[in-house]
Amino acid sequence: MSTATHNAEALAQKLADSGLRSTPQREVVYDVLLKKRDHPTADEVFARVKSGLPTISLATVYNCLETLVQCDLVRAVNFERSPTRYCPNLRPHAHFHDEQTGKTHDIDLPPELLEKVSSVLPVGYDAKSVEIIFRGKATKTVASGG
Amino acid sequence: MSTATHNAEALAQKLADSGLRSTPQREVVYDVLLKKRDHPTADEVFARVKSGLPTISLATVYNCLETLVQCDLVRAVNFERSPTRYCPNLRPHAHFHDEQTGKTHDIDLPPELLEKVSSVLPVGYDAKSVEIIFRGKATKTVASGG
DNA sequence: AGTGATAATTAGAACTATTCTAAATAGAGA
DNA sequence: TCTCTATTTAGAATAGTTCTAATTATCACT
Repeated sequence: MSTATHNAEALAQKLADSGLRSTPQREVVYDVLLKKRDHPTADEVFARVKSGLPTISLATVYNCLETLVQCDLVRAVNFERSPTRYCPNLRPHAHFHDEQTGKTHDIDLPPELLEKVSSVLPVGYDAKSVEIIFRGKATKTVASGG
Repeated sequence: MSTATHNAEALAQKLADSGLRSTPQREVVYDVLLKKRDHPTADEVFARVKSGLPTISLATVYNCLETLVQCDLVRAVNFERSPTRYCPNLRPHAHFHDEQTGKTHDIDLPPELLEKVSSVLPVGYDAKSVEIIFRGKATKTVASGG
């Protein structure tokens, strides 16, 4: 079984869990995110997806991305008011936003850290998610893309 | 000395440090932020400021808010793609975004936590700031505003 | 295979927060 | 007072995203 097939089946399963259908558009959008994990914007996803599916529309790309976010297969990431970026990394991680290059790097988090952070919440605050964003500059970093 | 005067002088000082002038618009915008710390949007600040300075323009409100952010007197806060909110709290704190009410709460952070969080960064990542955002629901919370 | 109901996609218009532009005003220093 | 620059202003422009209405695809059932 190819990786793409594997992804497609995992995707189909997750979609079905939410009562949604698997479609070529959703599959290709998801594949694009998995293939190059550089936190692309919707426009960038649109450009990449077109090579496999030339007739897809930008609206559909937005729809698919939103769907993937709903299914918890993808995280939407926002820095200030710049375009939303999409991240298929499901492990607990923070984002490091390099202000010089504009690139975003995933920073894996030790399992206990999010717990520790959440423990600062006073009684009465029930957090469903915690997001950690670093801003600064990354020097001589290797691979992992932006 | 009144509180407003005190704020105005602190503001004038901070502005001067950046080579900027103190103006009625900047003072009133800053006062509005200090007076009701409910993380207002630019539009909301605009509405509040108008009662003291009826001829101020929205562009000026944006300009003043940007200036205050540059001077490190105010933090700009973004949740997803909703309008930027402004926060004059200078202590180290996280934001809790209540998804039911849309309100934002400041969560004070113990001094060592940001350090601990930053320590997860691999060599080569130089963070200038760390932002922590919680999302969820806040039950029966008192005071402190939205 | 055919049919009806529903889901998904599409193109383009619309929306909204924000920034830009160019002109007017204000304030500091000579 | 004069001049220089900073600031403010109204309105136009921009950009990312969402909405609308029509089309197309897919499913369940026959």
